[in-house]
Amino acid sequence: MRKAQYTMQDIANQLGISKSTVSRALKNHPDISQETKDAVNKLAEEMDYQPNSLALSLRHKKSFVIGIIVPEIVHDFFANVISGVQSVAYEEGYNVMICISNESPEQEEVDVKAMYSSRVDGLLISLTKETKKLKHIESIVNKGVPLVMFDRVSENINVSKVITDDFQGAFMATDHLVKQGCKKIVHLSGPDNLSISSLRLNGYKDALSKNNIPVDDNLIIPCPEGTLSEATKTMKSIINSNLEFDGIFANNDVTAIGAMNALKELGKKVPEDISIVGFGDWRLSQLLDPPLSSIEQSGINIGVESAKLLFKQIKEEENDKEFTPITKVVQNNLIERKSSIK
Amino acid sequence: MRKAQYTMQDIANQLGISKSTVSRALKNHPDISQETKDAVNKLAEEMDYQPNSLALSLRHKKSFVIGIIVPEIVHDFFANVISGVQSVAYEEGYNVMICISNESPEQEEVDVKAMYSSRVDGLLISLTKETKKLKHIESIVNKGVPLVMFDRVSENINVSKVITDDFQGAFMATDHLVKQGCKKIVHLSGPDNLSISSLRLNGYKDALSKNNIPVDDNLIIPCPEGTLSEATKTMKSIINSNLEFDGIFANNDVTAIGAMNALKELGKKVPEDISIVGFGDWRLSQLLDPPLSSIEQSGINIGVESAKLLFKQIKEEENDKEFTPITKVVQNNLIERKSSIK
DNA sequence: TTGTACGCGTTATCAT
DNA sequence: ATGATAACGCGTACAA
Repeated sequence: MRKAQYTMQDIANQLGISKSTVSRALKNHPDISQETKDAVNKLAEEMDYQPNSLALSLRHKKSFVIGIIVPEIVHDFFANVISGVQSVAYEEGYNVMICISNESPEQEEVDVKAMYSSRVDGLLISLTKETKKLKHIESIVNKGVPLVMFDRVSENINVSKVITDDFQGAFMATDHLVKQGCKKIVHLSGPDNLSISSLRLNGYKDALSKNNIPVDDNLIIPCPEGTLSEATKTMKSIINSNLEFDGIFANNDVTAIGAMNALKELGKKVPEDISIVGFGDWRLSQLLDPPLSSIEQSGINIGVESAKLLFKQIKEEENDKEFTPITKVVQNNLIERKSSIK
Repeated sequence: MRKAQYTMQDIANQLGISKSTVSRALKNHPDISQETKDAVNKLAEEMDYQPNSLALSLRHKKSFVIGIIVPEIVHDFFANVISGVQSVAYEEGYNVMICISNESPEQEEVDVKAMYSSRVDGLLISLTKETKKLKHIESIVNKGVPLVMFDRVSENINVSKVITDDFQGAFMATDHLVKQGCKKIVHLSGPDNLSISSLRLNGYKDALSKNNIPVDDNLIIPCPEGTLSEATKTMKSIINSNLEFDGIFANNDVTAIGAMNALKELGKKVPEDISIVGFGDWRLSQLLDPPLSSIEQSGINIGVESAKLLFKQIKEEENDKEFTPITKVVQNNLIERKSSIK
C-alpha cells in the first residue's frame, strides 16, 4: 500500500478548509480553534504528512542546511571534523551537506557551485592541496554566504579560518620528551613546501631552546615523502650511522610507526631505549605495540570550532551586522599512554 | 564589493526582456535568437548568476540529491562506503546529503524524516546497532522514495539490500591459511548475537572441511567483546595452555592485532611461527609490524554497488515501472603482503 | 476564527 | 522569436 506524497492542500481539501488554516493549525497558531487544530493534526498524522522543506527554503530564502567540502573522507582527521560539525549543526537545527573534492581543484569548484545552487546558509571548506585559484570562493563569499575555511586554508583571501596550532603541538611533543628525560631528540621533518612542516620544526627548536638544549642540525632528519617505507629506511640508516639519540619527535603518525619498526628491527626497545612521539591519529597509536604517545590533530575540535564560528557568522548576517573575519587557532592534544613512556 | 543574489528576473529586467526568454536562452533553446542568447549569457556571466536549485527541485518534484545515513563516520568502512557512493552520484549528476545517526535509533528517525523533508530522490541507509522499529523506513518507502539498505540491514522489511559476503570472506581467509600450510587454525570468533559472527564461523568451518581438515571445537576461541585487551588476554592464556596451532583467523582487525601482540610478547614469531589473517581494515594491517594479511570489507564496493542499485531503482520509478527489491552480495577482497606469509 | 491572494525562482504551456 | 501565465508547496499580510 503506497501512500501518496500529501501536501497541506490535500489536508485542506479533505477537511473542507483552506490551506492557510492548515498551515496555521500545524504550527499551533493561537488564532486557530482547538477543534480545527485537533482535526488537522489527526489527519496529518493519518496521512503521514511531512512538510516540504524545499518549498519552505524557497519561501524563507533560508535552507537550514550548511555545506562542508573536504578533500577526502577516508581519513580520520576529516571524518572527525565532519563528526564535530554535525554535532553542532544538529544542535542548531541545521542539516549538513557534504561534498568530497577528492583533492581535485576542478571538483572543488563544481562543489562550491552546487552548494550555492542549493542555497546553503553557510559553507565550511578545507582546500585541495592543488587549489591555486580562489575565484569560486570569492564568488560565493561575494554573494553573502558565510564561509569558514579550516585546516587547509589560503592566505590570499580574507575570510574566517580555523587552524590547528602546529607550532604549539610540536613544542608540546618535544617538551614532553624532554620532561621524560630525553636529551638528544631526533626530529623526522616533513616536506619543505608545506607550512606545517616548518611550524612543527620551529616548535621543536623552540622547545629545545626553552629547555636549554642546543639545537643540533644533525638530529633533524628529512622525511619529505612521509611514507612508511621512507621512514623505516631513513631510520635504519640513522641508527646504523651510530648517531646518538634517545627520543624521536615524528612529523606524522606514519613516520613515527616507520621509526618504531626500524628501531625494533635493529634490536632497540621502544620506549625503554628510545621514546617516540608523533603527530597524528591516536587511535592508530593505541593499536601499536607498544602504544605510542601522540599529538592528536584534534579533528573533532576543529569541526566544532569551525561550525560554531560559521553559525556566529550566519546569525550576524541575518541581523545585517558587519562581520569581521576571525582566525581561530585550535590547540592540539597530547594523547599519552603512561606505560609507553620511559 | 558584495554582489547580490541575482535571479533570472534580474537579468530579464536589465535586458528589457521577459524571464521566460532568459530561461530559454540560458538553456540554449533553439527558438531563441543568437543575439538574445549572447546578451543573456554575457550578462549572466557578469552578474555571476547561479541557478537556484531549490526552485528547480520544487518545480520538477525532483531534487537531484540522494541521501545516505550511516551510524558513524569515523570508521574506515563507512568512510569508504560514502566515498564509493559519491563517485557514482557525481557521474549521475546527483549530490549527496549525508547524515550520521551516531548509533542512535532516535537520531536515525530524525534523519530519515529530514531526508524526506528535503525530498531526496533516493536513500541509502545502514542501520544503527539498536534499531528495532522500522516505521520510519516503511514510512519513506511508502511515499515512493527508492531506498537501499546496506551492510547493517534488517530482514523484516522487503527492500533492496547490499551486503558483504561474510561467509565467503571467512572461507577465503581460512583457505588461504591452509594453502600456506597451516593445519591447526585458531578462529577468534565474534559475539553470538550478530549474524556476521556465525557466517564467518561457518565459512571457517566449511573451508576446513573442503580441505579435509577436521573441525576442532577447541580451536574456536570466543572474543565476544572484540577489544584489543580482550584479544590479547585471551590469546596469552591460549598460548600458555599449550594448545597447538599454527594459524589464526581473526573475526576482526582489532582481535587480529591483539593476537599478534600476545604472540610477540610471548616470544612467538609472526608469521614464521604463526600466520594471521583478520577481517577488517587493510590500511591498518599494513602499518603493523609485520603487516598482516587481511580480508577487507570492501567499503568502496559496497558504496558503489549500493548507489548503482539505488539509481537503477530511481530510474524505474521515474518510468512508473515496478521494481522488485534485490539483495546484492559483494565479495570481500583478500589483501595480502606476500612477505608476511610463511 | 478563517479565507484570499501573493510571492519565493524556475519552467512548461499556450498565446502572439 | 518572445511574452504572459500557471504551477510546484508553503507562509503571511490583509481582508472578511
